[in-house]
Amino acid sequence: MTRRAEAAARKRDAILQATLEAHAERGVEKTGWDDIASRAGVGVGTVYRHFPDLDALLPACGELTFRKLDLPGPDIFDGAADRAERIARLVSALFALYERGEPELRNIRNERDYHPALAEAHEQVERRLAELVEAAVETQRPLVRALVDLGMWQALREAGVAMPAEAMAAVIRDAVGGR
Amino acid sequence: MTRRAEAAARKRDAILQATLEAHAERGVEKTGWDDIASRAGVGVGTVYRHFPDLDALLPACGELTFRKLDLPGPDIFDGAADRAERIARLVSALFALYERGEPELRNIRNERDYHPALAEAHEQVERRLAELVEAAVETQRPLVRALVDLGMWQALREAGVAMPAEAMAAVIRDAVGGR
DNA sequence: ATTTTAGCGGAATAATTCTGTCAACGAAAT
DNA sequence: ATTTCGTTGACAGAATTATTCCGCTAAAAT
Repeated sequence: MTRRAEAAARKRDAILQATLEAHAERGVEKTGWDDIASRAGVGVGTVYRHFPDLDALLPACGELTFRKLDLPGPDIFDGAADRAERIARLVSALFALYERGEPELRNIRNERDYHPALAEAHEQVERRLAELVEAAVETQRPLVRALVDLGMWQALREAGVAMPAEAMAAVIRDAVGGR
Repeated sequence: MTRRAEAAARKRDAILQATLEAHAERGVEKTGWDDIASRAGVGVGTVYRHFPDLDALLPACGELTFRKLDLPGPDIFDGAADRAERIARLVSALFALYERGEPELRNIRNERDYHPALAEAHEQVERRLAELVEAAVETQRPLVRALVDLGMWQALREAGVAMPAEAMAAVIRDAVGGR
């Protein structure tokens, strides 16, 4: 790789990084090109050179974001002895996910109508969550799905619940368990 | 009241109604004066005559909105035999509230930083919710507060849970109950 | 060494959108 | 008949955002 191409690639990275930062801070829709450029320490023209429009920029962001989110897969249940343990792992994996990617997930959900790239990201996340819930419990799936939703996590956080994962795992165990 | 003043008052109402409609549909921040005027079937100038700026318009909207929301008060617990019944009443009152005022409550929450009127509305709602939760249960209050949050209700709805109020009341009973 | 070229910067321009004003109008009040 | 008042909607002004364009620099090619 030539020296020039390296420099360009570095700028490209800086631009993407700046975009993710802006998105997390002010939302996707309200992030403008100038905003991105100044955060990246780069001219607007450079941003356009690397990403001519949103159809180029947003998918690139999406890729990076998914790498960061690292959505948990069904393997989180590997070796789980019983349902209680699967529930504990489900909640802990998802709450950790929310912890590390709240702004991104919030944007994907709230601005999914803004651009196809966001809509697709949203579907991808939803599909994965449904999978996990299905693998974790045999009954009360919609209820469990709601209890491990991002909205629930946000509510727990806002309410200042201590040890939210443990608390929620207990709640779900009861909900699924008897009755 | 003169005939002219009546007509003016009717227009004022139409404007407020149109504003609430626009807010519910597109959010507060994205609602412009032209938007309001055309929805109300009125000239922009007329909107400005009745409400010179947001500081006049939003509080007027707030009053109407609170009348519509009709926040439940502690009297919902009157005559409740035991904790289980208080929980049932809490959930049913709040979920009914969410049912009739989801867009408004969502806006109050999401756009609370946009204008003091919204910030105040948000605090008012929060205070009332805290009161109700406090009156309903003696332990696990943060957890219960989260479980009856708007975000929880939205998650339940999105997940397609049948009889959400009953389901959530059961969950809360278990969470507060034993252990 | 000289020329060519790729990438860059950012001022300039274009497009859009929103806010707020105003002169003219007509119906109601006097 | 005259005055008053609410209304209208075109319009000016301001702000924000998108997009282009051209000169510049330093790397690459010759």
